[in-house]
Amino acid sequence: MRADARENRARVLTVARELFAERGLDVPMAAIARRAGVGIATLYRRFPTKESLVREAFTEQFALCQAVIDEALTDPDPWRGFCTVIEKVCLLQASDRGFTAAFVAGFPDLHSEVRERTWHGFTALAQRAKDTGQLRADFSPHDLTLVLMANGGLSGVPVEMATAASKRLCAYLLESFRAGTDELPPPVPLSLDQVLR
Amino acid sequence: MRADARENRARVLTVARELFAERGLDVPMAAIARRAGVGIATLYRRFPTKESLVREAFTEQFALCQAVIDEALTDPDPWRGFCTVIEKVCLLQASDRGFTAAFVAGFPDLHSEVRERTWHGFTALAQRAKDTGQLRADFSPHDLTLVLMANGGLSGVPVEMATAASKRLCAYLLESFRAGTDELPPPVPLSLDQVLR
DNA sequence: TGGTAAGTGGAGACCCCCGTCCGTTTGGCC
DNA sequence: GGCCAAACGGACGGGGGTCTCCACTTACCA
Repeated sequence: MRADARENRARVLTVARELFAERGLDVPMAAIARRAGVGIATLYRRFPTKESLVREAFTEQFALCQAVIDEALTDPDPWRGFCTVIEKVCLLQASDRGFTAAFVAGFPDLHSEVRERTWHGFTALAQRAKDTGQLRADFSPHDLTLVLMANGGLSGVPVEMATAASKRLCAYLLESFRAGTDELPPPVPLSLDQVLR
Repeated sequence: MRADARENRARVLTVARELFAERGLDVPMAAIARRAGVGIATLYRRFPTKESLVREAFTEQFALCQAVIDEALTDPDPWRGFCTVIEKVCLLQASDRGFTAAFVAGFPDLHSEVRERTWHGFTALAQRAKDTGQLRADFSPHDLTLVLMANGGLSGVPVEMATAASKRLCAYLLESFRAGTDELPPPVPLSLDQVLR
């Protein structure tokens, strides 16, 4: 690949990440191209479809999620690890307006690679936190999806507000997750497959 | 208004409510017209703009919200009233995919009539529940908006799943709202004005 | 320094949606 | 039954989105 082409590609990706973060996934491709200082055709040469651009732009974020879970698994205190995961992932999601949409839009392809591992890791973490009696016994791993979806509902307001709201929501939820006693409705099997219709 | 016209209008409204509920607000006007068995022009004669159709279709739901709060205010147990409000409104929202969008889209006009009253009623209810010591002191009325936004994030999955998820989310949140002790991040002034950008 | 393949940009094809125009049909009163 | 305003429906204009085609430009190597 030629040098100028490589640089253009990188700039497009950067701009795409910025715009997706601040305005969501429905920014027109033309807007991305304009702000990156390239023509539309250039953009489409590097990313044959909008979906491919989205996926590429967010793989970094997904990897970050993975890293958060991996790191939490090394925490000697499972409950602290659990809280960290919820808080960090939610904050990641709240500070990037396109994140949730990219998550559900880009996931079908990242099937085996990230998804399985993330899910497995989180399930293990939750189990450990239950074993130490800090996480309530009726917590379901599906509740992670519940939290993610709920937290995703906070997008749409300006970012600072969304992150502040996310913090408060997480605090509320984590307080409930901590070994509570009251009866709860049954967990909803909100696996990602079902979220994707 | 002629008899057939009146009937057509009613059918359009019914169909619109159905479609908005199951597919969200972005169903094309043509789809509504087709399913109602009328031409597009007929639809536009009764509802000059899509927004007017949306508003008309959802006034019923908004009135229901108002009724829920009014009724809760008569409950001798403020905490029970508080819980009922949250649960019912969330369920209303979860069972209708267009509800949230209609809420933010149609509200600017319903300014004084419904909004002020709803907000005032809920604030009063929350204060009473605090006074009896059942609702945590650091609960903010803005947390209602937080709950609504979070709950709105659950839309997008099939309705039965969304309602089940909503129940579980509400149960978690209400458990936290009940006189807790842990420190919480400050409330976010998520008034509806700000949600509307 | 010149040739060439890789790179580029903008016009436009295609599609979907909102809202309008106008010729045709129909309900309901005399 | 006949008249006419009210009601109707489909074709169409306008706008905005994704993606393609093609004539032009430019980096890079011999």
